[in-house]
Amino acid sequence: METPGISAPSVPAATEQDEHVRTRLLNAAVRVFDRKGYAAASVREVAEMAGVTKPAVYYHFGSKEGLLLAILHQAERQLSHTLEQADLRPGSARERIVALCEDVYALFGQHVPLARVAHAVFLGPPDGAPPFDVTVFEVKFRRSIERMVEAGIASGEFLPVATEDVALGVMAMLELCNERQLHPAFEPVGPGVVRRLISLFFDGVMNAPRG
Amino acid sequence: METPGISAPSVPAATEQDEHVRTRLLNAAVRVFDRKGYAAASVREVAEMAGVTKPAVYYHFGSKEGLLLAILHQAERQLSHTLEQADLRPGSARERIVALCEDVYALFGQHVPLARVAHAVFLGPPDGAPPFDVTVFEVKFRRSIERMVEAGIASGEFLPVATEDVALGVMAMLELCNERQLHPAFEPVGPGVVRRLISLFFDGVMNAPRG
DNA sequence: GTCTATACAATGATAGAC
DNA sequence: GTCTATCATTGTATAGAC
Repeated sequence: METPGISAPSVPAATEQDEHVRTRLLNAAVRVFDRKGYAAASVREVAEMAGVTKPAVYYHFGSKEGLLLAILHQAERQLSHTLEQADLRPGSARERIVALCEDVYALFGQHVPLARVAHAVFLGPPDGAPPFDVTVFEVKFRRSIERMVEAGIASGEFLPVATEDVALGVMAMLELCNERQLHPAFEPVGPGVVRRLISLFFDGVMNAPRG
Repeated sequence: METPGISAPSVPAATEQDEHVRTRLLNAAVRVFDRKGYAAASVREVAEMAGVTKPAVYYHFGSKEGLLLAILHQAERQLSHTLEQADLRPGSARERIVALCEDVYALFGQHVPLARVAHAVFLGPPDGAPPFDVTVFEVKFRRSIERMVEAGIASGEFLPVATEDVALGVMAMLELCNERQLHPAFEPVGPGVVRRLISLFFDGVMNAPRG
């Protein structure tokens, strides 16, 4: 499937087959941690799936923990990026909140194994994973929603309800959708569920007559 | 703290110190699985915390998996019991739904370590735990809510909205509250959150003027 | 029923050659 | 940077005494 261009040996092509070992190890670790869980996964299996041997893992990441931490930092960067983009979006408060949730939902859907690993660390046993502040994204996300809600209240778009409860309700809807998107035992929910559920929730918040 | 009654040696007192080995092992396993995670927990640690030795575990439960399955069946029985009670409760649809969610929330709060272990198995890696149909309770719970919603629609208490979406929204609120009750990184939410959040959600569903 | 002692496999991690 | 070979530890599970 590759276009065999004129050979340029001084510029090694970055094909998927010839990725850097670091990247191959990260991708393999996500797959193995996702299937076996971090504690039950073995460094040997990760190395084999990446096509290298065990010492390569310890050379690049120092330990099994270092491998997981690299994965988590990668996830954190992607989430923070999505969050920062949403803060700059124009539109009504309601539409901005829905759009942010749809963005996060889409991001999770594009990186299901990575999201599952991060989710497992977030909810997993305290002793099972290395210390990693998993609440930083939750706090950032809640603050973003709360700012949007406050703007909506100030503009008269929302009723003067409890800002914190509205943020929790929105997060609840998004988390439910993500859970059902990530967990293999659930039948997949349609693409419009996020918008539908949050709209259902908002129709008790909007300061406007129904219809 | 025990009342030293007249000695009755033929009836051994069921003090907490003198529980049956089976029960002590179950309680210890919940604590260890909760802290370390099922995969990382060792049978030796469970046995030591129960005050017995390793072979006692294999005598009573056959294997480490059998120990976990006994724990999960115990949790399943408690949840099914709460669900069956809620189906018989009288009152309006809205109040019955809120009461059911408060019951489940209280049940989780009374058995936090057990709930965390069950939650971890539910969301954990597919290869990490033995096969156990964790969706059975989720389906039962959703059907209960859906029946209540349909009754509310039929009686005119609710607007003719999508029953499935309402059930999902209610479950989302309950799950968020339970997550924050179970996860040590979250500051505890107050006792009225379940009712408050679900009420906030319902105020967009009720077929009645606001106020 | 519960113990001591042990079999046996697998793990995370390292040393040192190349 | 990546390999081969190896170490010390820990895991589940069992055999057999009592």
